[in-house]
Amino acid sequence: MHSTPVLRERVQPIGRGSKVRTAVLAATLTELAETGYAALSVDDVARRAGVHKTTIYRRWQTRENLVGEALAEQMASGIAVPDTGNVATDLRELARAFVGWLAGPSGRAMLATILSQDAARVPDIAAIKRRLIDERFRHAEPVVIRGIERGELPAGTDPAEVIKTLIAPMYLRLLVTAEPIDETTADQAAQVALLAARAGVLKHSSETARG
Amino acid sequence: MHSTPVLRERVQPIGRGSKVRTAVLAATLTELAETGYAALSVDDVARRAGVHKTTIYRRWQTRENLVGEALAEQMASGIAVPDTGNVATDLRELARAFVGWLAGPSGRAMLATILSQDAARVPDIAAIKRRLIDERFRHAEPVVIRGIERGELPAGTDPAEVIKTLIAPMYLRLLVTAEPIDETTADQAAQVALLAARAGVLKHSSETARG
Amino acid sequence: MHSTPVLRERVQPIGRGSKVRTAVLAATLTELAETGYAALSVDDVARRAGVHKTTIYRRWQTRENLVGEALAEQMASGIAVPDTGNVATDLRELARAFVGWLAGPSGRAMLATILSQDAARVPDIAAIKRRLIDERFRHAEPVVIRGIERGELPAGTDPAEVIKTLIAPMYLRLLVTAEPIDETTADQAAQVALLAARAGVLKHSSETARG
Amino acid sequence: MHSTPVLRERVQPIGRGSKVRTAVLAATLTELAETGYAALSVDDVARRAGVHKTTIYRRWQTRENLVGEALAEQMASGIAVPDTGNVATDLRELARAFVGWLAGPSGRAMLATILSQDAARVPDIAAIKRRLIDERFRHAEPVVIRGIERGELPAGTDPAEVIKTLIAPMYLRLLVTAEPIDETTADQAAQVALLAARAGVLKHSSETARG
DNA sequence: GACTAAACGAGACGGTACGTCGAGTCTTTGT
DNA sequence: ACAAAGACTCGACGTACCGTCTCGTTTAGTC
Repeated sequence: MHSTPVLRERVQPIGRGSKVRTAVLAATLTELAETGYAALSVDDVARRAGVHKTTIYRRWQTRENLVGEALAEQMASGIAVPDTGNVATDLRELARAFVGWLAGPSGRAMLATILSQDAARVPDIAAIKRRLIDERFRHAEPVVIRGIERGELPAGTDPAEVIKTLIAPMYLRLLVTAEPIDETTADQAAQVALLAARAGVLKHSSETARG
Repeated sequence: MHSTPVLRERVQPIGRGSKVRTAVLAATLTELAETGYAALSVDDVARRAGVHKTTIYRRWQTRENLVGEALAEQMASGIAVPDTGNVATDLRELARAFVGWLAGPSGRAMLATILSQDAARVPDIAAIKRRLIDERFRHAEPVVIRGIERGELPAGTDPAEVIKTLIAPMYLRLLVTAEPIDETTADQAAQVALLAARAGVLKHSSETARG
Repeated sequence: MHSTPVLRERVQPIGRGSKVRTAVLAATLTELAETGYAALSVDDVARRAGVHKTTIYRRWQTRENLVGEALAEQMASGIAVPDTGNVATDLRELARAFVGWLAGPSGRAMLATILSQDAARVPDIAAIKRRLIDERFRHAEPVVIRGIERGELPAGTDPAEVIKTLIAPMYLRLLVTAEPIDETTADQAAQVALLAARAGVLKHSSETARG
Repeated sequence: MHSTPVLRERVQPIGRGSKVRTAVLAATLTELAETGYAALSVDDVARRAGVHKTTIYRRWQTRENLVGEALAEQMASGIAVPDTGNVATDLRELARAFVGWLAGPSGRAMLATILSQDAARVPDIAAIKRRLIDERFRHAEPVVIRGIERGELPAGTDPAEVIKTLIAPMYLRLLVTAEPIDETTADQAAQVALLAARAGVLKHSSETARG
């Protein structure tokens, strides 16, 4: 064939391209975990990433975009849904996995951002927050459904309520009482959630009324 | 001797004194509730209080002092400890009172401050946060003790754990899922806490091990 | 009379007020003379004046305003109109005074600004330039008029043309050939202008046509 | 052995070579005439020349080099030396030719550069300025010499002084008063220069002392 | 007519300076 | 003595422009 001198799409952006992107996003997450969202400065991120701040402004325009993209990147690392054949242990696994995530870099960065009042007003970040929560709900769903099928939980149990009961104590300790969180905390939370679910307190709101 | 003007402790500050103080502290709380701690500006507080910002800097020096004093002032308004003769209703009353406090101006200002990461680093504010939490614990104590005495709860039940289980879902909804909080939420939380306590999951940690 | 609690115009602006103004305008002139208009930086002016750049931006908003006001301030220092009873010596005095002004700080700053292309596009500065030139013309007027009355110059001689012929060589040396300018230059220019005026070459344009 | 391609000097540079050079230098002159030296941006020149800025930086390294070469290229277009057999008309021709040059593209670009303070500090550009002025002097020389030989001008008349007196009014109008320049201006300047020369005011400085 | 070296196009990047903004300090004036 | 009013200092922010760098592409002489 004769040449076809097409301006074929640049597969990789010109210049140092992706290395910069990676470095900057990583630096953003670290800064988020360390100093939080409100105090996050583009200049500091740049310094940590070994990059000049104008580069960041060029590619992400605003701090919000930068944080949004950094968090979105991080979302992938999902928590596996446990399936031990038993609701009690399934819930315990979920709780422990959650505790592990909270302690890790991903969780720390995520939380530091998501709990900031001003971050919550940024649509992109609010969306990520929403997605994160929804993901947690989806984790609980199969566990709860299987529990109902096995007769371990009453019909009508709401997976969302279960997961909320499960993680609420962890958030409380993290944000309010500032107590350390370990496996004991996770296990206790799992027990509480299980008890409540079994007792039918965590049914869908329409059913709870008469429950 | 020539005069030695007796610097006797001024019982009440000279001039417009206390009026200014009251107005400024009130304005501070309102600003906290509206814009949060991170975004709180002394200048805005001054404007709202109808006072010049130099006046505020003169009396409180720093933003931290100002916020600290404003919050300390607010602490008085305690929640009464219910005593209905029944743990179940006592806990429900506690939960409902808590929900009411959260929604009120006092709660809003308190939370906006206490949940800010940078506020948490200010010793004075951290202390107030601690006092606030301790106060909640003290509320639960008589309720739980009476419950144990009446045989409604197992011996060794930890009041702190009970109150934490009680309020955790409210904080979760407030901070994480951003769902509305109403009496239904409170009642459900009370049920869950009661179930867990009855089942012996909320005993003092030394006992929970074998529980 | 008692009270008159009028909000009488503040004679002097609050704060460090006029000292800053004076220092900044002086620094502006020095910077202009040294580095020219194009390279003049507000920050440098601030540094030289021992003042922060925001102070300058607050009071003058733009670099143009600043330069405009600095130059306007300088305009006062007028050159006296000579009256020696003789056109030849009058013109020589004018030329020498002009040379002296050029060498002085006022002249240097003025020129550095006025000759910049981009400064010429700023209305305020263009106006000052115009005023400066007009002032020169007014200097020549009485000299020329008296010369005509004494019969030393032909009727219809245009003062503006005379002053232009007088100062043109100085500007040429200053801007184009970069030669040093001294009294010899001034005296030669005065002689040339006198010759030309006497010969009737510098009449008003309507008359020159038939001259 | 196979080949070892002899790196003999390429007679003509590879690539699009000279077309680019021409286009860039022309664009530089136009930009100079339009926006002046201080505001001249390599990027703008590149855009106008239909070339990328890196190309310019590659070949000229600095803005100064670029301008220097562009001006040097332009220098060739000399003004012819008039020889009408009469000093008066010769000078008039010189003045008119100068006016014409000033108005033309060459003159405009040259002036915009040469009169900039910062351009004057660049050695290469200063040298070109010097050459330009010298060239003017050489134009006057034969005219003045022939005038002296014909007895129209006094011996010792300095050609440089004559040409300076001739062109000074034009520069004044161009740079200071911003008046339009036409043939009337040229003719008047010629008359003034002639008068001054005839009167012996424009002799070499050593002789003027006693003149 | 294929090969290759140099020049060119494209744009990301580092860097400097700019003008703006909010916070806290200082001085002057008024009560 | 204390409050009001602002001017001032300070530092950080986001922007604009400049000159450099590193790719991929085109062009023009050479084998």
